[in-house]
Amino acid sequence: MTNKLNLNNLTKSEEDYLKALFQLLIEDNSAKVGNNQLADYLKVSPASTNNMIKKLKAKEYVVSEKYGKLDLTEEGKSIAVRLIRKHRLWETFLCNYLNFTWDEVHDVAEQLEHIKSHKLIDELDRFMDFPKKDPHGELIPNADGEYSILPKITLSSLEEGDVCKLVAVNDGSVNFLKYVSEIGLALSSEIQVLEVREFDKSIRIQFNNVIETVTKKFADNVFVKKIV
Amino acid sequence: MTNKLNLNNLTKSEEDYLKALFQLLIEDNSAKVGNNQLADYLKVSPASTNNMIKKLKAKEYVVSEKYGKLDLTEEGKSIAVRLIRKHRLWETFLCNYLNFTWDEVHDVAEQLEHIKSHKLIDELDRFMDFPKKDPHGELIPNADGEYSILPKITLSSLEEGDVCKLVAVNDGSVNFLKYVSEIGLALSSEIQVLEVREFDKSIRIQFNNVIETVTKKFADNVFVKKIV
DNA sequence: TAAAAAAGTTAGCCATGACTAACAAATTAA
DNA sequence: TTAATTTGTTAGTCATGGCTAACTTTTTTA
Repeated sequence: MTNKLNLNNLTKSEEDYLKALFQLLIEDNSAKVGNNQLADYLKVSPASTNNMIKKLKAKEYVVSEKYGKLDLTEEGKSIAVRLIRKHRLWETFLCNYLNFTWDEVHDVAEQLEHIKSHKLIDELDRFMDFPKKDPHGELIPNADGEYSILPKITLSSLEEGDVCKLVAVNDGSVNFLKYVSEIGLALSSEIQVLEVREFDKSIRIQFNNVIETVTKKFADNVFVKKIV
Repeated sequence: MTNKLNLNNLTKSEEDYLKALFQLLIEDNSAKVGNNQLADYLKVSPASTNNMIKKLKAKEYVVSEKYGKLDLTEEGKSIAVRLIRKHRLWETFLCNYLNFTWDEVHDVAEQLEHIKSHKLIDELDRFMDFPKKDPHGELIPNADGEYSILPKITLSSLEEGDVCKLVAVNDGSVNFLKYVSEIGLALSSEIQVLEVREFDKSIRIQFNNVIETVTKKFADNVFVKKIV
C-alpha cells in the first residue's frame, strides 16, 4: 500500500465520485464500469463525470485509458472504504442512539460521511462498542480499512421450498425500506418461499406467520442467506 | 416572527457569514459592525464580504444602507442562533461522549454545525438530556431558538482582592485552551486576584493552591463571575 | 476645513463543478 | 461489413465564492 501521507484534501464531490465508483465496481460486482454508467448512478451528466474522472486520474485515485473503462487505484479504494465506514457507523449511531428508523438514516449519513476527523469516527466506533453491521445489515469496515462483503444472495434468486434468513436490505430507496418494515420484515426474519409465479416472477413468501406476495423488483432488493 | 416556511436552503458560506455577523453583533456586543470588520473576522477579503452581504440582503437576512453598518433581520438572527445551537450541542457531545478535550472540539463542530437535519439535532439534544452549557461554559440555545448570554465579565476586569469563579472561556484559540488546561484551570475553578501589576496589566492569581501570573491577553479570554 | 486615512464598493479574474450541444470512437445489429 | 446506436469526449456556458486592483465615500486628524 502506497499511502503517501494521506492528507485527505478531497472535496465533497471528489469523495462522492470515488465512493460511487467503488460501489459500482465492488458492491454491484460490475466487471467493468463506464463513464455514462457512473454519470447515471450519480445523476449528473456524462460531461460532468468525464471532467471529474480526469481530475481523479491526475490525483492517481482512478485509472482508465481513453475511451476505456474505469478502475480505482489502491489509494482510491482506500478512500472509498473509509467513506463507507463513516457512512455505516453514522447510520448505526442514528438508529441505535437517536431514534432514527432505517429509512431515515441515509440522507443524513450522506452528509455526515464527509466530516473530516479521524478521531471523531474512531471514537464513535468505540462509543458504540465496535459494531459489526449497520442498520441495513451491511458489514462496517474496521479502522484498518478492511472491507468485506456479507455472503448474501437476493430473495429473488430462491426457488419454491427454500428457507432463508433476511441478512440485509438495499438502502437505496426510502420507499422500499418503509415498505419492508410495514409488512413486518426485519433483519434476521426467517422467510419461506411458498411459490414463485412463472408469469411475472412474483413470489409468495411466509414469515412470522404472515403470508405475502412480493414482486421480483422487491425481492431483488432483499438479501438473504439460504438455510434450507 | 415572519418565519416564512424556513427552507434552510442556505449554503455553508451563507451560514458562516450569518453566524459571524451574529457573533460580532451580539456576542462581542459591538454596537456597529462594518464590512471590513466582518471580512477580518472571517479571514476573507472585504470584496468577498461585500459580495456575500449583497446576497444576504436580497434574501432578507441582513439589512444595511450603502456605506452603512450591517445588521441582521429576525430571520437572519434565527438562523444564526440555530447554528450556534448545533455547534454547542456537537461540542458537548464530542467532549462528554467521544473523549475530545475542549481544545479539540471547535474544528469538528465547525463542520458538524452545517449538517442539515432537524431531527438529528433535536435527538442529539434529547440523547444528552438537554444540556444547558457547552464545554467552554457557554449557554446552549434551546429548540425554540431562545438565545441568552451568560452573565460574565473578563478576568482582566477584576481588581486586587477580588474572588471569582471561572464560568466560561473564549473558544477561539486552540493554544489558549490548551494553556488554560495545562496550568490547571477548569470551569468552576475559584480564582483569587492577588495582584494586578500596573506596568503591563499582568495578574497574579491563586486557584487550587496554585499561584500563577497571567498576561492581560490571557485574562481577557477568561470569563468569570465575581464572588467577592 | 482640507488632507490623509480608513472603510466600503466595483470591476474583473480564477477554480470548482455543474450544464448543453456537438462531435468522435466503439460497439451492436442489420 | 457497413450502418445505427451507444458510449465517451470536448468546447463553451453558468453559478458560487474566493481573489486583487482601482475607485469612491466616509471618517479622522492635523
